[in-house]
Amino acid sequence: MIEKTKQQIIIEAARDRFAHFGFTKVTMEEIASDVDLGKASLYYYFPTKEDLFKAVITLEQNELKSNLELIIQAKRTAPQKLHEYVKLRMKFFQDLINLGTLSIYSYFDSKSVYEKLFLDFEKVELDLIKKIFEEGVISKEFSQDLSSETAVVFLHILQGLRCRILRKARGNLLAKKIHNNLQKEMTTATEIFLSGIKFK
Amino acid sequence: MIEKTKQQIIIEAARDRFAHFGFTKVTMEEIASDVDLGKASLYYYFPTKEDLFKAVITLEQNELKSNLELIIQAKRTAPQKLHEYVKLRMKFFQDLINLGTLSIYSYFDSKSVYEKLFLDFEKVELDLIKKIFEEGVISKEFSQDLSSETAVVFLHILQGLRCRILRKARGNLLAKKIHNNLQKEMTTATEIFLSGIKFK
DNA sequence: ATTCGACGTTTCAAGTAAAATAGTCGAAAA
DNA sequence: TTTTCGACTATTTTACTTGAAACGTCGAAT
Repeated sequence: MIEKTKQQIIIEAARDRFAHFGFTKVTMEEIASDVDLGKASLYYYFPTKEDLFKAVITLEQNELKSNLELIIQAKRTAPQKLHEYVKLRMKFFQDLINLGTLSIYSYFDSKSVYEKLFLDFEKVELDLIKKIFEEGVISKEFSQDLSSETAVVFLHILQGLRCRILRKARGNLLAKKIHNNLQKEMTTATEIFLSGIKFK
Repeated sequence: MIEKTKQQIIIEAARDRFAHFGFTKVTMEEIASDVDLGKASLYYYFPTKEDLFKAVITLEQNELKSNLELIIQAKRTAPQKLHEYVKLRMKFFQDLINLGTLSIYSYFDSKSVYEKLFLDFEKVELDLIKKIFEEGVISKEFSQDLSSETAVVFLHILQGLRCRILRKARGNLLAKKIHNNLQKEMTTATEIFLSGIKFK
């Protein structure tokens, strides 16, 4: 067991708070007392509250990223990989706290600060999806004239379907029904998409 | 030339105002003076401001609906129809004023009043898309095992792509670039979708 | 049947004062 | 040297007030 750095401890405490209450409803003092430190001590590790927040997001995103990479490395057909990618992505956005609740808050806050983080992550996702597509092209599972724009569109469809739900859900994210439905729609969309780019 | 009823005149004046400034930024007095009436007179025709607003939306939606129906009635292949459907739908949401700006406001207002109107229209759209799909199935242009859920997913993809852009655009709807891009993505998505449901 | 002026009521924006909180700094502890 | 914290400042948020603007009503007039 590797021992955690103080930063990691702080980040995790912050994550738990932010996950529940969102960025604005959490004070640095609360986080500090969670880790038995004075508030001023937090500022020794993180120059601003926002930087701490960013660190939380980055942690979550990295966790997601490494899990998604596992899928790509696995020995599966490209279509299978894509399906699993979609599934895992949903699971993460659903219950792996921060990214899920966050998208709702960033929805309203529209702070350009986080936008950058999410844009960066979009690039990461794009690379992963492109990789699946490229593999599929090489293995002749996918059509040979797949452009990289295809990956963009696919990701945007996933984002769009989620975005659409987010708009409707408004608070009652609890509603399992909604999420089950989203799950289903994403699966269907993926299937049709796969059928559409299949090698003939 | 059929002469317009007073209601129609009022609705059109209201539409012009709402289109520019949105629901909250328009007063009943302004609309009234546009049609040379006292404010109280408006209330003779429309019980509340919201009812007037609803009438505007309904007008716009009906206009869109009848235009979409023209596409379906035309003599084209099913894929062509779907492409044109998507194209026209975009055009309407883009510059046929109210529906476009409105979705942004309803985004934030989240007034459940309008939600119902939009849900109703979703049903209309669904029927139209289903009709295209059914025709395609009969003419053996589309796969025989197309469920009606496929139409739902397709519509939701269109909505989602738009929703996603809306979230990003935030005010600068002017940005032609963004809309061109959206146009492109929707076209690409439609192509892949079509290829995915094609009869084999 | 339609219009309107005058009025009551509600909603909303601007302003403000008090409280909460982000962030600083120098000294102390480890 | 690295880490912690108490006390302080500056900024932001919040809760509240208030006056104007706007919704909606009603009875009289046309």
